[in-house]
Amino acid sequence: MAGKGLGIGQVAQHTGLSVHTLRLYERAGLLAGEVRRDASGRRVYSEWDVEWLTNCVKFRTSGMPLATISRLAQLVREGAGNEAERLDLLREHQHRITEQLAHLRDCLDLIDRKVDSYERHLAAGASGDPWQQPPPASASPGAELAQQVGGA
Amino acid sequence: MAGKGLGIGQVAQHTGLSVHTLRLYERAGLLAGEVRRDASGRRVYSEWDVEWLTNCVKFRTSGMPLATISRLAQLVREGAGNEAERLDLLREHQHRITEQLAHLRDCLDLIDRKVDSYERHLAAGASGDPWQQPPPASASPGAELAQQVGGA
DNA sequence: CTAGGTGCTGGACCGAGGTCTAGGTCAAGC
DNA sequence: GCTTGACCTAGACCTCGGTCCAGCACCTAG
Repeated sequence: MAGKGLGIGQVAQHTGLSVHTLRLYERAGLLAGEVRRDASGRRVYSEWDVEWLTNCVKFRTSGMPLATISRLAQLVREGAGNEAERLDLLREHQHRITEQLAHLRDCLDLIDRKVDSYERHLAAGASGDPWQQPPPASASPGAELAQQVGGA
Repeated sequence: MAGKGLGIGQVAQHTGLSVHTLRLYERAGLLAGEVRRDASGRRVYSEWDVEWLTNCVKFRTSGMPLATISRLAQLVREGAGNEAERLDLLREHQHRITEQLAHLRDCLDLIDRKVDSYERHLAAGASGDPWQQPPPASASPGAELAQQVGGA
């Protein structure tokens, strides 16, 4: 309803970016479609701009570099005819997110196991330090303590 | 079998970090447990060190800042008694990973939809540009074209 | 003896992404 | 008229994580 044009401050609130960052993004060419200006030179963002920015934020926070977003924006700015290249960029990012997801799950797994181990450790009253290096057994090569280091 | 002590180069290969980065990590205090040195001052990493580093890499690549890893390393270095704080750090990170996973899934969702839309668009021979701003309808405030912008 | 390989240190440098400052314009409200 | 607040620009600055360099030490092989 409100409609037609938000100021940079409003857009900042809306997107979670700072006004600084909004201007940075503009300079960096992340915006598909020129931002209009009012009579006195202030930015006026359309609904569409805000939607675009919202997407940018998602791209960004999922690891797409500014340069890539900028490229994508450029393609969109140039209009129809380059959809294949846009698709390429998107698919590439899609792929990287998928990998990242797998990687994070893997890391989470490790953390989960550590957390678990510490929880059990604490619940059971301290005994041996889980996750401790083999104590400074200075002289002895000590293979006898390499038990649960990785598994703790 | 190989056992007892790897050089920095080997550890680099093993962990995927550069030797530069390994030294950086050491300076930054990421290593729980002093790295031993051989007679001529070269680092000698134990199996345990390498395992620790491997974990560090996972922490790092899942977004834990060096400072936090360093803190954790410090706690481990200080030995038993601070398990609760270690657990805190781990749980915090666990939480952030979980959030990050959710966030990434959300972003992936967006990307998936875009990719989909472009695929259909391309398969069907170009018609309208999905994901295009309302064309420069200069004079008309034009609410009539705000259809599938976000959903494209 | 000399070279090649590997390592050491300290410090400079880099790129990415943000953040902040200085100095100014403009419009509304008292 | 004056203040306040939102905005403008250009450019400096910051953090983080990492890379690279110079200059040196050491070891081993030819």
